[in-house]
Amino acid sequence: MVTILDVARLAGVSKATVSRALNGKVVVREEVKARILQAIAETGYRPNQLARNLANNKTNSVGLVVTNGLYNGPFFASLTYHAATNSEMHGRQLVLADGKHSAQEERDAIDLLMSLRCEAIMIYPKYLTVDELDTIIDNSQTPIVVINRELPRHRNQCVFVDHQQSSETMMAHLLAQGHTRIAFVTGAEGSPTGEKRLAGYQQALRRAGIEPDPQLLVHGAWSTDSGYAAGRELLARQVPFTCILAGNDDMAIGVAKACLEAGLRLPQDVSLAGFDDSVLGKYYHPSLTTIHVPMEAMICHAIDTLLMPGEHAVCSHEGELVRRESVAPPK
Amino acid sequence: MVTILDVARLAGVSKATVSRALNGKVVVREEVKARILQAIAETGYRPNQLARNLANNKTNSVGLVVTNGLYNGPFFASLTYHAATNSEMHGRQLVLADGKHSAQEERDAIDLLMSLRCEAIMIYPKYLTVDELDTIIDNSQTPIVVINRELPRHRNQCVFVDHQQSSETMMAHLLAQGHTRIAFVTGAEGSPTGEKRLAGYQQALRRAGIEPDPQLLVHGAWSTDSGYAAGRELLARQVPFTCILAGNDDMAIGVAKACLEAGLRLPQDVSLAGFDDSVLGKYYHPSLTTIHVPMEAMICHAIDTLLMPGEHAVCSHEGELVRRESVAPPK
DNA sequence: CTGTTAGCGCTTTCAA
DNA sequence: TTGAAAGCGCTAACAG
Repeated sequence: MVTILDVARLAGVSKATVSRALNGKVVVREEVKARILQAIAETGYRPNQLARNLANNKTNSVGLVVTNGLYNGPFFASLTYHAATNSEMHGRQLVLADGKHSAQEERDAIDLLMSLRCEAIMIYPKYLTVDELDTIIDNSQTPIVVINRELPRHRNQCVFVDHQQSSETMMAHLLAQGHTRIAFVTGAEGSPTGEKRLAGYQQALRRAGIEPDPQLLVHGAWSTDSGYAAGRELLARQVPFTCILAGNDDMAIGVAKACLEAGLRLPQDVSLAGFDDSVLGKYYHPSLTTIHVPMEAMICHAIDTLLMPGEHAVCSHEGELVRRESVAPPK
Repeated sequence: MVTILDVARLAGVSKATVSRALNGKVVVREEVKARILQAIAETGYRPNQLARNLANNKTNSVGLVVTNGLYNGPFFASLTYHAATNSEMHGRQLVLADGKHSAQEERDAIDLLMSLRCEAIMIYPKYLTVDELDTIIDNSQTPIVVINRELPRHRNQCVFVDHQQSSETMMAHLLAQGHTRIAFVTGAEGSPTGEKRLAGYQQALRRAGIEPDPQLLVHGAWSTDSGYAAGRELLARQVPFTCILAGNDDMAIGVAKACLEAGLRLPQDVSLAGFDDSVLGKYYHPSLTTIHVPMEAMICHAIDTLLMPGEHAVCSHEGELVRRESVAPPK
């Protein structure tokens, strides 16, 4: 391995001068600089970022903790994509750490990123509770921001969308179309996001003077497969409904498959809607009415919060209704 | 920041002993060890991986270079997912670097990962040519493996699937169903993957005694949008065909939209197939016949190659035909 | 403008 | 089994 010392010797200068020539903070005589560049070219020298980072005590990297289970699916793609792109825009590398299957492992992932001395850490939690996250943030020396979870005690360390509000917006649209028998497919058990969406559904129903019918509630687990199973279960119950709202787009697509197999036409026989505005839904036939989650804005916000000084007031983002073909008035 | 020295002092031992207690390579008296652990707990000490890496001259990380343009889409998700999961299985962190929009930027991304002293680097190239990749590998001190590109000169530094063979397999299926007028939607211009799939299409046709009709060739760019546009263009040509093979599933979904809008039914009026076995296609209605690309096996293979010693013979993987509902015999 | 001299926090000989 | 000391490769005062 060729080091800065080799370059220095070859160029007939000191390590410090090579360092200065490379970092450009201090002026180095042109002629000397040329000699150094020449030596670098000859030796094929490549600065050791590790040593540099240690000397500077900073790494130019930001960490992202996500959980395995979220990895597949378009949602993860969008999250990682924007995280990577935005990090690079700030000149930082993105380091991934898997939260695996438990709160402890999510904690370990954070710890790991801290040992790596990431400048900042983003976490899209799955198992850690709000209390646990609060504690972690309290004890953390490095900036942390939590994505998709509201932390009342740490308004500046979280960005999220108001899922209940989004759900109510969606329901308002569905009710306005004339639907009253609306089924709901829940997300995975214990998911705050799922609970908020369900709460919005029930809230909107009650506000419209309709008591939620337990017969119209089926349980899913976010995946398309689970949506398909939920759809079949709902149909098997033989209760009347004119519309199905699924906890996310993936499940909505699964539900659609179940409906189509049962000979139902979308949206003539049954309307269908989801959440997340995934690519899937956009090109599905019929295209899927959904709620757009502003992932890019959220990540952008998160990274700005982490890397830029000062206050960043709004931590709550709004979901936006995307009307498409899968919802029509009931017959 | 609390360092190993703070812990040592508090425990009344030397830095070296703390280090040994932590790394477990050398035996430390139990009683002393307990005191050290105690001190660590009290101080909240967290080893600095940076310093550790520098001292050991290794980082326990593997780098992945992918290009921005590939980021969105389920393909990227699958790639990153398996890369991250497999890296972690080998106890390594995954570091992402964006190849951006040019060969030079892909090169820069590799350089960056090298400066970071990643133990190994995976690259899913978009702009770099085989020659350029060969050169990079020749000059590289750190292990590199190229994904989805065949490098005849570096059979042990590449993993790929035989796209032409896959395409021929797909065509054999289509022809066997009785289709003879089969349209093809190409991938983005200049993409080796796209070219291989096109070559397979033409090859299979000729072998069946059918001269490829330029009227049945339309150009796409991998995205669903481009597939939609290609579909519309094809329909506008008013030439007869009974089947469309798209360069990937995303485009196939776009093509489907164009067909459905034109009042065509799938697969009764026109059969449709793609490549990649994306989630999209699996739950589309009708579900999409496609070629499964063994991403997991490839990444697994790539990481094994990088991290384990010894030979890993096969670098070529086989795509697998997935028959589903979107292909039926012509009327 | 440039060289010298200390570190950054940890690991690892080499002695004891 | 443990401590002292010498690095890992680079940056950053401090002189000159």
